Amino acid sequence: MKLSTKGRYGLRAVIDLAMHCEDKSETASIQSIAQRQGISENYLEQLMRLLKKAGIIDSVRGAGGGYKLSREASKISVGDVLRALEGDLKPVDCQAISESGGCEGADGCVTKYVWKKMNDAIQSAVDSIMLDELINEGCREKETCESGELVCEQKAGIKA
Amino acid sequence: MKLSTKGRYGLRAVIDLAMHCEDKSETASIQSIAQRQGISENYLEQLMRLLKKAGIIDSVRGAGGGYKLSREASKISVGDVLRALEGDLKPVDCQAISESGGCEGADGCVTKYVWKKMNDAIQSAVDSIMLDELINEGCREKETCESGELVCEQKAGIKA
DNA sequence: TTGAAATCCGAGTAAAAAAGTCGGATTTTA
DNA sequence: TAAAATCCGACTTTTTTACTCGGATTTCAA
Repeated sequence: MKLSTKGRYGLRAVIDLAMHCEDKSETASIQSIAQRQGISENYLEQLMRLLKKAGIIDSVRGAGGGYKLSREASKISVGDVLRALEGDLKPVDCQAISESGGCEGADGCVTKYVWKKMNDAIQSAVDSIMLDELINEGCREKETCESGELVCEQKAGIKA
Repeated sequence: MKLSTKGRYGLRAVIDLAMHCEDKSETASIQSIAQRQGISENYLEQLMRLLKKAGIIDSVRGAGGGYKLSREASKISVGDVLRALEGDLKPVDCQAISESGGCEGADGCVTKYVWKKMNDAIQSAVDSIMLDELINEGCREKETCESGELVCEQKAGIKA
């Protein structure tokens, strides 16, 4: 029941992107994001592919190109990002979670009530957080957290 | 972000146990549980070890022995069982989830708000369900679900 | 007292998934 | 035309999962 590095790295990458491309015409390259976030470029490229396929980011090819969010940070939820990277965030593969009728095997029946409740809790948690909230949250913690500070300075640098 | 078979099989095993040892002096053997639930005996034994170590079940050694719940089904939460089998159910290993101070690395800071919210949602979901609720829930679904029916017949058989 | 039925225990193994790598094709700018 | 970037599929390594196994110990019952 752990998120993989796809979800963790990918979410950071998207937030990084949001912070560095606020004016919408700018893009950020894989290289720059990977450097700032300390992630392998080759691996990050895979993640960006997934995010693009899911319609969360857009790309600009060629020299000087890169990526940017496909829409405003306030319109992208953490759930959108994590599901693009991790697949559905369901704790078990169980039809009963989504459908109401389908039930097969001993597993589905006695325990499906659990899986459904867990799933609902997870989905509503991640869907309730928008990227812009995270960015603001990060900045409010400046004084207690060095790396938060770092991120905020970066953001301020772009904004100024 | 999927539960492993440990959590899935183990929860079923515990529910099975609850249904077959209602009078508290009875025990159920690994063999019988494994057969009813369609799980490998050898593997189930591993899971029972974990559940015992966590104080959820008690064992009686020797011929005629087996396992039983260490306390009433209404006093054991799904969270107790799943954590015994899967480890903490935290979506990421992040100190910020439990502690308030500790923060290191870029990951913890911007995204810890997400991990904390996810974690809280998961824990409260699994901690809010007690085993006896599941058993009752399973029985109420008799008409729509064959395997639910099976379970309930088994339970009725023991009770009668 | 002996044998069968059960839990206990540590170690080993095979398969699957995660994490990361690589080589090269294509596109675009300068 | 060279450099900088995305794009793409396939490959490899590492880690985790999902078992399996052999034997030790305990207990009951014949």
